[in-house]
Amino acid sequence: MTLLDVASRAGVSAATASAVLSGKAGERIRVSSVKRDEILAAAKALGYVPNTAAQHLKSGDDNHIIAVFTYENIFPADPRSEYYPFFAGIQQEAEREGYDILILNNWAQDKSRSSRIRLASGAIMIGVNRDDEHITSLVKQEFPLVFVGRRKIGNGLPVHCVRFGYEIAVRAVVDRIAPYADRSLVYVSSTLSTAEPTEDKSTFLHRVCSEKGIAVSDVSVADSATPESIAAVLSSRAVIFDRLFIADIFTPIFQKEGMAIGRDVFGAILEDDWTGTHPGWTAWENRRMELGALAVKNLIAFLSGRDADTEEVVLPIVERASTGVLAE
Amino acid sequence: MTLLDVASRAGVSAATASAVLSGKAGERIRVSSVKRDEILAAAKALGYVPNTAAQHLKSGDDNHIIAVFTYENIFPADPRSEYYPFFAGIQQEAEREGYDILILNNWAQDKSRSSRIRLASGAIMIGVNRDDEHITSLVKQEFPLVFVGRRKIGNGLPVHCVRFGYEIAVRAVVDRIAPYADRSLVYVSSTLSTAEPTEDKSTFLHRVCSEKGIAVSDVSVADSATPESIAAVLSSRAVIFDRLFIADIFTPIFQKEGMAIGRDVFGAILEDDWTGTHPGWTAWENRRMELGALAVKNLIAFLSGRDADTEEVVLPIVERASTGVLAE
DNA sequence: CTGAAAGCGCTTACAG
DNA sequence: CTGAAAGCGCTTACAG
Repeated sequence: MTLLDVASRAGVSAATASAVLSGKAGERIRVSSVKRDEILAAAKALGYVPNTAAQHLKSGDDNHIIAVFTYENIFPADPRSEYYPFFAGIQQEAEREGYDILILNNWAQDKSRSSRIRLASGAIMIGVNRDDEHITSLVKQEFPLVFVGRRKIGNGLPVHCVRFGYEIAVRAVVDRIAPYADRSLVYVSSTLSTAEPTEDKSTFLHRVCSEKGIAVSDVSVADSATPESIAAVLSSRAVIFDRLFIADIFTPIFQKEGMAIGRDVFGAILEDDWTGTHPGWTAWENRRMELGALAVKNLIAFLSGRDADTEEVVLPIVERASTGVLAE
Repeated sequence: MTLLDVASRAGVSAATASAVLSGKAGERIRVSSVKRDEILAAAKALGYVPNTAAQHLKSGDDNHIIAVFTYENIFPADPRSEYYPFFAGIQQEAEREGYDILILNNWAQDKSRSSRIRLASGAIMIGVNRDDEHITSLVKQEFPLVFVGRRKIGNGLPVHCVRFGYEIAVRAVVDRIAPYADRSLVYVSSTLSTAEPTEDKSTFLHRVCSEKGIAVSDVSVADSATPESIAAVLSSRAVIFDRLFIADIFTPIFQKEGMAIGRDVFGAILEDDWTGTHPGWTAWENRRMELGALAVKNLIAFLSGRDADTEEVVLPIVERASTGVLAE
């Protein structure tokens, strides 16, 4: 059942049928209402369903498909995946905007599938990137691509990213924590976290503290505490952990010392992926869905030839189910 | 960057470039290794990414995209949706089989989007169907479509469905419950549940009981219990509720009577969508992900010209966190 | 071993 | 107001 079938049944040319069926009659092509009704009737009788791929091939228009892919081995459609909220935000915003979503499965295992991205008008990339020539090619050709998280591609190609507003959030965290110590704090990161968020958060923390005249002691651990790191952490009343799992390493140590969070030690965790409860800690809220949604907003802006309004999602600071000691 | 660009840079025809780039050199077209390397080099230098839509338009091959859509207003990408497990199973199985997924958002609101289904090689439909001419057209034209749940389209068009094996499961439930009563049981359904699962479960329950010589009293309620329905339910030691929400209507009544489930009344619920705990009840396990996965398996079979192995998912019977009274 | 041609289903200038 | 033609990017017979 092609357009030609409909056209010939209605006794018109393909051009006329095309205009009527795609709702463009009246624009550059005008069709009499009699012909129009005949075409519509023929389409209905034949059960004509247009071939959207062919339409798009010719017109080159935005086909209202957004591809989503990931560097992870498994696509994060499972709510237990830490990347799931990004996907959920993407799906929800796409739905709101009338876009469909193409989930590119198994891309990370089979790079030849990167060409499938061109089935969509643009794409969103989730996960920690590895420099990859397939993606670099797409970026070079200015295929509309938005990365979730700050990314660098090739040697500094211009690339669209959306990211969390870490700088403002880190500033708020420091303002909240620093008063409890004496113009100094300890910052604990892990040698296991080397991705872009850690890099950014560290940069911003040092910048903010230097502005405010607060000394920062950097402590680095792998997956467990060393005597040196313990001594450093216990030496300050204000501690900032880069990741939740790092805080979890030190929590038993505070307990052993009889120290309560929010009373004897004041601390923050620069991450939003809370699994249990961590009373008394300061952190920011989880805004992953919002970041996914922002990626879609920006991609749609590019597809429409507009510029993105913003590339940052604000992270509000929260007190985790406090013990009450910290409350002012 | 088209195939022609690559071909001309490599000094060959489009046909040769196509054969090499699509890995079909050697089949009907043989290419010297020198030319092959030149073509590959040109493609790499130019960052050529094939237009998958054009490839598929010409070849008509399975493009390894499965569309998923729903009659619901919101696509069930949210884990809180009762249809989410179907989607999760679909996504997971597609990933395993190397297929991508096109989420057709907002189809239920804008039926004109049904044509977008043809961007995929086949489609899976989630949710309670309404008879719809767009879908009927696709079925008539034998577009590969698999419905999750038993469905009827048009006036009896042949339609592919996957479904739960209700008949066997209902038989097992009856075998489990009936011994506690005297060759009779009460079956409570709701006038609010009229969809295909309720129809099937009721049919199978009556068939099974009639085979076994067990009398069934049918009780129907809307969203609350009536004096008549209460009397009927309390009259039997074996009660089967069609839906969880119906059981929840009667639970307080059992409590008021001081009756414990699994001791004074023996019962089953013919549904798997448990939210809280319902100790002592018999039911079947949630196999929604499996049903979603089966839909994908069958669709892929059709796309490959094979027949589906089975259209049913087995539902194992479980005792809900029993009070222990019922345990043998 | 390789190229020229036709065509997938559609849309968009361009003529009438 | 409507039709004939060209072409989107690709692949597949068909010739050489």
